[in-house]
Amino acid sequence: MPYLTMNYPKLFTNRFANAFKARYFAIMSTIAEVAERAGVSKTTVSHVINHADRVSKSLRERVHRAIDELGYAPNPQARSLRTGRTNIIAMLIPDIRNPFYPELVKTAQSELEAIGFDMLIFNTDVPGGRSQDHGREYLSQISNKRVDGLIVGDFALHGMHDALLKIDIPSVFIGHLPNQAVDSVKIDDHGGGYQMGEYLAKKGHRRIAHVTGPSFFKEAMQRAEGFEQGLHDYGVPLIEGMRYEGTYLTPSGKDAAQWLLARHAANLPSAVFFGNYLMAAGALAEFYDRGVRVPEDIAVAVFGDQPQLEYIRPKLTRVGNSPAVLARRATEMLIDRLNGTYDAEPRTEVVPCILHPFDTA
Amino acid sequence: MPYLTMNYPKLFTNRFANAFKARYFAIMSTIAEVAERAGVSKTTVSHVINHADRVSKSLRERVHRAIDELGYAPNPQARSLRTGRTNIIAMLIPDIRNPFYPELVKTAQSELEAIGFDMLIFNTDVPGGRSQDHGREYLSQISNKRVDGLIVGDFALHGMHDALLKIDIPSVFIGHLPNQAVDSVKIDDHGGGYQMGEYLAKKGHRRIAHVTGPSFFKEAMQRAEGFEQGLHDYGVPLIEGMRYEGTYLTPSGKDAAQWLLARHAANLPSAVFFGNYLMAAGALAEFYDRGVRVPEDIAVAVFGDQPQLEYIRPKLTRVGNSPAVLARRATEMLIDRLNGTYDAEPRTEVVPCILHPFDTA
DNA sequence: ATGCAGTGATGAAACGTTTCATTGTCTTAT
DNA sequence: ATAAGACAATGAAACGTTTCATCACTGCAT
Repeated sequence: MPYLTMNYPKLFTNRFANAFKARYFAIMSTIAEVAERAGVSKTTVSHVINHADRVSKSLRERVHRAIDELGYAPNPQARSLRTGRTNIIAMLIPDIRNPFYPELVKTAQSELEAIGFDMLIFNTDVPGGRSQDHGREYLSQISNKRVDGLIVGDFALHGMHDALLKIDIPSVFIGHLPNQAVDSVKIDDHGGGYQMGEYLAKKGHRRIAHVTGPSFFKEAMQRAEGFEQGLHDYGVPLIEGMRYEGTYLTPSGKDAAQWLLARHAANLPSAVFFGNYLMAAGALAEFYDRGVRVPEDIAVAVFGDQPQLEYIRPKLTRVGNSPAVLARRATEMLIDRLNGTYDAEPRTEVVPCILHPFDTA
Repeated sequence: MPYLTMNYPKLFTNRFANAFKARYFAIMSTIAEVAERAGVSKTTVSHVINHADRVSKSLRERVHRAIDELGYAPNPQARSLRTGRTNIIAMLIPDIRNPFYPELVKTAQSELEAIGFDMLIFNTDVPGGRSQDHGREYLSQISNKRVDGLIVGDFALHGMHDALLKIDIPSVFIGHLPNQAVDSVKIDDHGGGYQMGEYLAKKGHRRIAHVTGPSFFKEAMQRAEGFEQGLHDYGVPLIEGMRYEGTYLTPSGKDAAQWLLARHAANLPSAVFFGNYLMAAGALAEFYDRGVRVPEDIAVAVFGDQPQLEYIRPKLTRVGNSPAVLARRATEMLIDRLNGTYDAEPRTEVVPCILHPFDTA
């Protein structure tokens, strides 16, 4: 378990306790020095910084001059200790290498940075497979870090949503949150699936395979149900043995393609719908390697939309919405909590999906 | 300039100064409560946590029991205020959405997390184009945030390397750092380019185009020079008008492809080498859209290697090394600085490149 | 003249730690 | 028997802020 100091809650040891402080000491001026230079009290300096209106114009200018001359900047730790606020937001995601997240992170970070928050990012995925427990573990540790707020990216908790019930800081969950423990924004999984079902049906496809996310993710099932509903409503009968449950990760897309080619070798479906991009990518690679042409031999559609798909060829027919949209709304909701603009029951918002027909279906 | 509160160094205003603290107050126990419960002094509790050997076994156990019962965890801000250490490392990168960086970030983060450091990530790229200044700006702000160390990802400073000269905390630069201001790890740009030149020459290519990064990046030029040297050493003459200077970003790869198809419409080069993956991706999309087949019509090779390339088809012939390797070495060097294992002159390390021939060349 | 409200400035306390210097006790060497 | 260490435990100071309560002063209405 190299990814997390598992016994941290008990041990808190400073590994480098005395090693380095002697060497690097940034000489920073304090509020006291500023006060002395400006010939005022520390209180006045503090007021200039935090409540400018409480101090007269002349003193304010003197203080500002002293601040500039000394290159003073407040010590954030001292400030945090006193105020109880850190100006740090934590973000929990499963793995930044999953192409869904960079966009999500970047957007949230830009928004938060603009109003003075820094961002701590935690990747909950660990190689060993004990990721579920890790989500919990992280969450409990995050309280100890005293951040001001928390954004939990989808799947970071690996389905352990109850862990959010114990959270005591403003939090927003991005994704489907069954227990409504905190505010959340989700994409319209059912609606997106439905749109794609309708689209493929109208395109004339009749034998359609379907690679879903893990069945213990409610949203994966909503995508699937929406999709099948869409097919059904537009006259496509459901056929047994056309559904494959994947993991949402790339290798499982490859597996799905192999399954498809083995199971339906004699009579390949005319189209296949993937629950997310990573699985589609894995499958496309496998199709390519096996000489299966897309869309000539099989049409491919995918749930999800990310800017990097713009340069993937053939262009994937897809339904979804940008992670940026989710992130933007999530930070808004978080800010509402932080400044008290909203303080009622946790709310859930749903972002609509947009269907983009491109080359592959 | 929504990405950064430009006047922060002067104003430090707490926007939500009084709004939210009343609402959310995590009730956390303090060291004093633990001390009282265990019937010892605060000092003893502190020693149990930080210098376990200084306290007797019996008391140590009493204290641990009290800690468990109260669910105590030390307040990191108070601790930082006293010790001057924050246990936070900052990482500066241009844009997490560039596929080079997620791997870099994740690796560094895992390594640092294992020894108790959190990570603050800053993206220096801003849409408006004033990114150079932003790199500087960020750097100066980072000192004010009192982090313990800093990892600067390549291009985060957009070439303004002199800004590192003023940094007074342990830092490692990932990439080519001409001024040796701090420790650095770089990839063997010249050697990698050379290998690819040699490879393409041996493959029999004679008319070879070449899309480089911006000429003001020393490393982009090293790749180019290495490449041309490799070609030359293996008997390929340099031809005028075969070199295109790109930006390292995707759209410029597209531009390069258009340039190639226009400039050499009559007689397309048999191969083209791209200075990084993003440009290759842009070009491949353009080739696809224009019906140019790879590698039949033109072979494509690229500098760089990232895990996500594993699932890209056709598989790109490439030379480079994983960002994880760079990140791992960078964190090691940083840790050496932090605990004083190394405290001599800044050192520069070079990571070798590995050439992988795949489908495209 | 007296009281009262408002404005501007300040001293002191508090946030929760770590660490320095001190004290007391127990061993061991003289 | 006593001095000298080693060992355990502690009180108090310090880190750099913000904020509470206080105070002095001015102007205005009584």
